[in-house]
Amino acid sequence: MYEVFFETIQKQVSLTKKDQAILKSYLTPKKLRKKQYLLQEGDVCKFVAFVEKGVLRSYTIGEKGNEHIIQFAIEGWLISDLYSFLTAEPATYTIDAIEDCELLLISKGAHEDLLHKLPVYETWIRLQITSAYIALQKRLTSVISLPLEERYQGFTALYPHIVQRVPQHMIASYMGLTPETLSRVRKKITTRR
Amino acid sequence: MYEVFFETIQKQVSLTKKDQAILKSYLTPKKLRKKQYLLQEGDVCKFVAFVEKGVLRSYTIGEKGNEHIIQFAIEGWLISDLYSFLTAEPATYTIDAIEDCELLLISKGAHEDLLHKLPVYETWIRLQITSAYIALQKRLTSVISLPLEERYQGFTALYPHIVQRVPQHMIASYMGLTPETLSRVRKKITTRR
DNA sequence: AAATAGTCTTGATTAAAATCAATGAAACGG
DNA sequence: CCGTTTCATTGATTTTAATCAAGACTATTT
Repeated sequence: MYEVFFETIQKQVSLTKKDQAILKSYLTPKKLRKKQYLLQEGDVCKFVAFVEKGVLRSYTIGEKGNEHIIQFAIEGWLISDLYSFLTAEPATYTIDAIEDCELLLISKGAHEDLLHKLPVYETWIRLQITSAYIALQKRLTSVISLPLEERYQGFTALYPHIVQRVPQHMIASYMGLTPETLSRVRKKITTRR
Repeated sequence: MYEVFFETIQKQVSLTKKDQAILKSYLTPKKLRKKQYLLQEGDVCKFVAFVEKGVLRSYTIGEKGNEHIIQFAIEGWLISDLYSFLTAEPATYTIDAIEDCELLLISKGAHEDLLHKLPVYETWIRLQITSAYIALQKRLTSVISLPLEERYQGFTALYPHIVQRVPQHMIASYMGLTPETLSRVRKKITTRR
């Protein structure tokens, strides 16, 4: 249940046995069935979730009920409504499971304790957020500067595992397109070969 | 020359006199005239720049020479090509001054030393990146989910100081629009009152 | 196995934004 | 001060993507 977690962390910082024990004591395992909510818009987000297994998405819900996907998360990733988590304001995002999931939850209290007690935890979090920031900046760059086809190809090149596991209309939503438009973009790409 | 810097940091972490002296010893002041480059695409980014005074922008340059603005930075903000800074890969962004600027540069070596020597520095950096991440996520959300008018109004509400100091066509670029479209969006908003 | 919900594609039409082109106003440099 | 680059607006046209609508194919449920 904790394999992916410790493996992932140790790619960035090294943990003693003791560190591992402390960390583990702060984690709450949780299973989620496909389509179940982890967080609903309006609730306060009480945790950051580490994905041991499965796929989730976070999204906003527009006025006409249309969903806009902000993030996918697969094994080894963190997902949360970070703003709500840090400020205790109501969440603007909804998070649910695209496949059955196994998660490790880090509560607010756990997060704060760990930041103080475990310097490697702060370092790990810093590195995580840094790479999340860089990835987000690249995504934004491609949204405002690249034509649709390149944007889609960039996405598939970067996240082939997500493309395989997530329905296309969700990828369209992630890219800010309608499913019809994405379908046509794909057609254009494949017929050109 | 260092007032804004220490004031800004102390909003998030507290610094002893000694901390301040150490920090100061690692900073390199630099002045930049309007239109001068701080970083050019293709060069390796050797620093993170703190803005004591002035306005800068980072942007990518498309195939037809069209600029896409990724970020503005005013007093109290950091600006860099973080990916290039951390990996020493060639920068994908260009950074230049929109007004005359006074900057404090943190070199790669300084950054690494400070992370080790000064725990408050790591904490400050973590908090900085966290809020940058949250801001970026909000921006992305508005790009993929809000109609143009609301996007522009959201921007002006959030960054009134930037709107005042930066030409409109740059704001259009930041929003991923042509200047003509932004002009029409603005007209629509004002005539409606 | 049949029914149902979910998914992807395709076509026709409408709506939105980019592009092309021109003008006037403001800011800037010599 | 004048000439020049920069900037913002407006109109006409083209391009692009959204919307509306239908059909086929797949997986899931009963």
